[in-house]
Amino acid sequence: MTIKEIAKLAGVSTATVSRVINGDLSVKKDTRANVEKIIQKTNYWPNLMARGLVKKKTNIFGLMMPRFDGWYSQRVEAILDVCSRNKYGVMIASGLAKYEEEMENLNLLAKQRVEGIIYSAARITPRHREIIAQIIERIPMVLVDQAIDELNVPAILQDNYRGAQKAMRHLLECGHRRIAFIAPPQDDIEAEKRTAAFYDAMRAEGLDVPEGHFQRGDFSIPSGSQGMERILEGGDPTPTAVFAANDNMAIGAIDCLIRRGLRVPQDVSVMGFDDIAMARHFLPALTTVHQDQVAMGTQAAELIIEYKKYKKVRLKKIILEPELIVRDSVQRLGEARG
Amino acid sequence: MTIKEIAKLAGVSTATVSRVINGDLSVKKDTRANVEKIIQKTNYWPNLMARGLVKKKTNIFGLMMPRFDGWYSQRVEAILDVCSRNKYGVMIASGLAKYEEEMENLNLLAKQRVEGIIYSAARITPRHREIIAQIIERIPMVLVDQAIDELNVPAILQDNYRGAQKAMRHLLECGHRRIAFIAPPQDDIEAEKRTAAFYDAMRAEGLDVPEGHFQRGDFSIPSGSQGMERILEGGDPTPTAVFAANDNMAIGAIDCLIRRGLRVPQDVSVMGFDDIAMARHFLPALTTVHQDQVAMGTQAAELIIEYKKYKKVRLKKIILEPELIVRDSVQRLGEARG
DNA sequence: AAAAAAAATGAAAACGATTACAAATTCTAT
DNA sequence: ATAGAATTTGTAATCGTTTTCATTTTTTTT
Repeated sequence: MTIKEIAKLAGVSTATVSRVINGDLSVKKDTRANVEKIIQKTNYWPNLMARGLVKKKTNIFGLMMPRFDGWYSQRVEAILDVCSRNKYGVMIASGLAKYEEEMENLNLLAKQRVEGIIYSAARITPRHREIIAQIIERIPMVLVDQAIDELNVPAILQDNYRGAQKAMRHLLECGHRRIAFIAPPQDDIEAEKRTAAFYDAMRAEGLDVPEGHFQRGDFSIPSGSQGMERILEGGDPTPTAVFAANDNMAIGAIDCLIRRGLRVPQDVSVMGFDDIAMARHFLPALTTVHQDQVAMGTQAAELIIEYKKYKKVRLKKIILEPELIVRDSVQRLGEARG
Repeated sequence: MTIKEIAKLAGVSTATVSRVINGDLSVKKDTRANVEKIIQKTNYWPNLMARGLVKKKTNIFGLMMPRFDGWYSQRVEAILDVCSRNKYGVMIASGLAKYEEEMENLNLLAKQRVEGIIYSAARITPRHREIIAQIIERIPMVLVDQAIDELNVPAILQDNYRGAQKAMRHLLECGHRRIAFIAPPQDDIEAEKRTAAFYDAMRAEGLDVPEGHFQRGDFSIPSGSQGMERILEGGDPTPTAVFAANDNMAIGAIDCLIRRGLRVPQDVSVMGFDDIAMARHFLPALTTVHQDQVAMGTQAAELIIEYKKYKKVRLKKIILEPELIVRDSVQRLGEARG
């Protein structure tokens, strides 16, 4: 079924059919009705490639994610929702492990002529910057989770500093003074703000952090275990609380503590960050900092649609405020419940 | 940059440029070299819509998932991997809650002229069957997780009966005789085979299942808790083991047991199904049945690519064998370790 | 060196829509 | 009834490729 056949069946020109399809109001009422009836009957749907060719539109956005796991699922669905409501398809690519591949996949998206790219980035290296700079010359992009200030690309972030600050405030309010930190990977500039908040909070209380109480992790569960291991083995006094830079590492830390016969939270409190879906179901249920994934996804999609519509965007940086979620893995110091 | 401009720069016709791009070997060596140099220099990439229009190919597959959460993440990435290696883009849609929307989104994919659809289905209703029947007249499809025997659509499944059988065998071998079952939703025909395996195994041992020891769930964590609650409240003797039809419900069940002061696995053993990523990190680490998501994704993608290539497919039903994973949540009856 | 065969190239017609612009039709006001 | 305006419709060019077929160029054979 092509527009030509519809035109023939309706006894009009293709131009008229096209007008009907596109809701042009200069078509007489009964002509329109007739054409619509035939479109209905034949189950015709315009060829989007032909249309795209002349309109120079693919009606597809590209979505680049580090991976498509549970952590991003609500974000992906929010994006999907906004896009399809605006008649955009969503084509995906994933970053996988190595960023060589990530950049290759990003280029692939660009070559597919997507009209815009929503890019959730785990980290931004100089090589990333270079390739992104090239791409945004041709294709609008919005970054999520990271920002590149020297490039003019809008970004959706959460306030990592504020979030970690809230976490630390809670730990301190619960009376903890010996607090260890399992840190994010150093090259994640955004997450590294959690580190800053940790140190600032400790300093503000006049508390010293022994070297062994600061361990790097890579956001994975095993790295949380290892970090905890080293904290305990380092020869420093055992902390009363541990702040992990994300929930996975908090889970790893708890795993390690329990294996060594320590109780959480009675012996050691553990604070997470992210509020992954499992956090509330873990035992003990994780006290953590919540990120609004739906908001991030929705805003990212709306931002790029807004850009397509008006060729510019109101805000180039949207920073969302994370929220402290108090559950069971952090306990007031010295309390003996549980 | 269009093919015309390249042609002009190279001093040849667009036909020749097109031949170079498509690796046609009837182009003289130096002509080819020259054209390629210019393509390189100008960073030209052919317009895929124009190409698609004449070749009648979009080079895009549609991927329909119930949702994009952790459970499907490896499958999605495997699909993505195979597709991009074969120069296909992947456009996504999700089923969300209501299947009205699911079907609408499926139709949307079809209208976007994807060349094939990989459809991971949570359940198949008559309405699904109807719409799928329509779609496969025009677009090849492969189903994952479910099959529709009366329609000629290839499917990738795991052997749910065998998987549940393995789980039951393990429970029985551990000496359990009072085994309760938290069942899948009734309309999931595939998962319901786990129910069959449960009853068959019990019957084979001459064991009776009191009514209260069989509770329906909906695969969610809370429904697992509720099911467990009803099993304990039903007035029947407390089971020594519980088999949950998926890991989420197993986690819910454990949650419930612990809240009521029962220890897992010392007082009650819990068997899951799926082996979600968190299963190994949960406390106690979940004994469960593993599904190979990577294999499912890879095979699904390869199947549809094979179909595109040869217009037919070797196998129309691929059934993968799940594997029992023994961890800590199931214990030999009467053992007192832990 | 000419004829025949093979190889390389180009001209032009698709593919299926949209959209200026022109042409035809209908309506309004005299 | 008719000029002029307003409304509808159609013609044909266009988007950027690929591909058939004809033509030109090169190579081989005699």
